[in-house]
Amino acid sequence: MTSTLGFAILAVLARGERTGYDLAAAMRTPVGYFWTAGHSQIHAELQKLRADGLVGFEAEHGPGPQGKKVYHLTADGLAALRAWVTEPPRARPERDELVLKTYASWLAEPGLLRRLFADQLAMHEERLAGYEREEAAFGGPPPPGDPRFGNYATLWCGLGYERHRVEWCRWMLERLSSAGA
Amino acid sequence: MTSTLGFAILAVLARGERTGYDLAAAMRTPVGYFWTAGHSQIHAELQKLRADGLVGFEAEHGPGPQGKKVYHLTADGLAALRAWVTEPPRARPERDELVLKTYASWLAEPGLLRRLFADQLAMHEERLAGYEREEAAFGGPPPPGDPRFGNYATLWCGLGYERHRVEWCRWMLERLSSAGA
DNA sequence: TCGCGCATGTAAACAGTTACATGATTAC
DNA sequence: GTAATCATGTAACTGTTTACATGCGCGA
Repeated sequence: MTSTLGFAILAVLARGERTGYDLAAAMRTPVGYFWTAGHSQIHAELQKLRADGLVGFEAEHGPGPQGKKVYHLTADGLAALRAWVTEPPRARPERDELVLKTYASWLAEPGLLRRLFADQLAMHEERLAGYEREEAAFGGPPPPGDPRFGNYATLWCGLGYERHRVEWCRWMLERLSSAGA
Repeated sequence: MTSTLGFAILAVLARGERTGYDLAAAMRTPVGYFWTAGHSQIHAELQKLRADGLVGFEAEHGPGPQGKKVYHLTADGLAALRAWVTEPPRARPERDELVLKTYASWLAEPGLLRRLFADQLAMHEERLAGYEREEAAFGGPPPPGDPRFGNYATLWCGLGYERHRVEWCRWMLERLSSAGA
């Protein structure tokens, strides 16, 4: 009954051992561009994963009242992760606040609405530019089987997503200006 | 302190009065393609909205032990909705289980992975075809200010999203087959 | 009269965010 | 010495899902 968060942790641990702190740092900015978690969530989940035997840790002397715990995948953890990867994702409901606002946008002042979409456009253009720089840093896609394939494939997804978002914001701005006022 | 769910309800109510049941039916399949809610959530939220004076209702005789309540926006509710529409959305963390799986896909059996993406591709192609039919049923975009503009603009977002998703799945399948079984 | 759709609600469980709480190590 | 970073954890709250609970109205 491991949660998706649990598998997110296993997925990071599959690339090398980490402390809870390292995991939290890795997941503050999205892992694979599309998953985040806070440190309090991670420490609690690590305890569950350990109870299920999917991870283990070496206690080390280190900072803080509890010292330092370096977590690693167990054989069971790796097997569970492998099995999970190819299972169909359970469809989560889509929820997007900007699109919901758009649904109600016929009520809004056009000027404020243009401002909203101009800001969103700028944000997505910036993210896109960042992703494009990252893409350039890879020299083409690594082969599947290479851990870096995971990074590249999720980056490609992020690129496509940001492009779609940029196009949509531009289309909205066109609609909103062509209709005057 | 109205939640996004609250505004989702107000956004639907802005198009006409509804019972809680109607709202739940409307939100089972995503409103504006990107928001869903269950009926238990909706009834609870309606009580809060009512306490805040953003909605009112007429009790009617009808089925069930409690009869039937037809909800409508109040003037305060409409004003709150109008103000909310153009405020910047608070950035929710991206979470996408399929992309997370992709991040860990270097561990997977290539055959099972191809199957996963083939299934996802089929699903997104089907959704895309449905959206394209809906788009054709509109004869071009309604003007902003028309409630149907909200429907059309969110549909356009859905179309772009599904196209991006289809492209990404196809790209993944190419990568996975070119690298041999 | 039997079953489905309409219609309302509560309760418990799970997921995620934010705030609280502690304290060692390291670099300036 | 003092501040930032490393490091762990708990508690309270909010949001979402799933299960429980009731019962009228209508059509076959």
